[in-house]
Amino acid sequence: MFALVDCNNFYVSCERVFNPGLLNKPVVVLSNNDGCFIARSEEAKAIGLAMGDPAHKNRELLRKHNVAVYSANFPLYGDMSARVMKTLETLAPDLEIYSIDECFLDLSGFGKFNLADYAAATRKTVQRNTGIPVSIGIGATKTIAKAANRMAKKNLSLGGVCILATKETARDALDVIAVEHIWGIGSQYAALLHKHHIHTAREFADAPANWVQKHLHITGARVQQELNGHSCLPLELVQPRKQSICTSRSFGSLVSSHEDLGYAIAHFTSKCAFKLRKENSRASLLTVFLYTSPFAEKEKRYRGTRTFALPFPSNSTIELQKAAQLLLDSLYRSGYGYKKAGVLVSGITDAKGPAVATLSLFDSDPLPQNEKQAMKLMETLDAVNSRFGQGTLRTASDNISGWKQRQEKLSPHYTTRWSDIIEIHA
DNA sequence: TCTGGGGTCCTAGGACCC
DNA sequence: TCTGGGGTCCTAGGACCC
Repeated sequence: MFALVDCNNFYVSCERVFNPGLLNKPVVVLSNNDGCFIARSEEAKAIGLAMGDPAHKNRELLRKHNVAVYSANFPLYGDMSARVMKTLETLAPDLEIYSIDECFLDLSGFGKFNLADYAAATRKTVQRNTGIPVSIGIGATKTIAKAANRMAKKNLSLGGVCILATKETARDALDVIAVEHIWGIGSQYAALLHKHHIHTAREFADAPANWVQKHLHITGARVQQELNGHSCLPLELVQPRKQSICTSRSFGSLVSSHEDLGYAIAHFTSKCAFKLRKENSRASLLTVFLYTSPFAEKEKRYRGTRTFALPFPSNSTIELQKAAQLLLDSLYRSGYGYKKAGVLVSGITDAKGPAVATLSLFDSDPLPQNEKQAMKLMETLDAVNSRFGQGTLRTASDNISGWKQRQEKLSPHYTTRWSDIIEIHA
């Protein structure tokens, strides 16, 4: 048995914790650059503001309904997420943090308890400890728990909890769930299924398995198995090492100069290097990409992507920045207004083992001479930034002045920045 | 004017090996 | 006329998730 705990309208709920005046009012949170809606309160959904829709196309609705609009404040949401997960850890023996606002709990052996009481108590505890409202779905597989969670959210009379513990209750529930709302069925597969007259989760569960395997491949076949109560997706207790780490941003306004792009790329690279070090990982491949806006006129578009194989896997900001600048030099075309750029590191290995050369046949071990020194330098850099704030100590090439993002409606960093808290009280 | 960011898995096809 | 069987690795592209 699995439970899925999902925070309601998570980013909006985070803003409401620190600003209770937002309760019962329409509230939205925007993506980076204040672009699209990425979270909406129930009141905002009722007005017709759609997930992922650009804010600038909805200005009239926002104004007419006096909607509270916030720029994304990810440090705040990340911190609130950690608080929710920490509370859940005290309530279940094993759990898998699935996303910033979702967590699977292992409820095997909970059969002798009253699941409804347990779920209700869990909701209450999370709300009391963190201020975040959650919904809970319970089922025999992760996919059924997901479906149950959806029903708990949609059907207000359920009080935020839906339990599909038996085969019969699960099958009845599948009758009222459309295929496009099943976890693992996206828009493409949903369109295909509708074309073949499969409209409900129940019809999908009952479809011929070989047809599903053929058209939706192994991942779709697993979804079907799961809907039928056969668990194929176990709880992932340890987070596997990431296979790739990416830092990319759209720019608030177009960036054209090689110099400014260089600053941005250096900044993204240092973020990637930091994430690698935090995971105790090293990367052997580094990719840089530059895009013009996909909404620009055809002749003004350019997309450049290029990958560099490092001689040794590394997590040193300095080593990675050197490679990134070489890539930028080869990718850069003058005369374009760039909208987005990014850095991706891959070929990731454990930082604790010896650094084995990526390409060279002979000089695999020992490490390059300055490696030890570089590691020490990075340790110091991380220590300084951890104490005084990210970006306090950085390379000269890492500079955000030329390509700022738009963040016009940013709430204070209530939980992660002293100066913001002092400001509120003053 | 203004359209996010960060991931994973799977398949197909082309290259190679014996 | 007739042309094997069993693999690996890499990349690009497409699907999905939040």
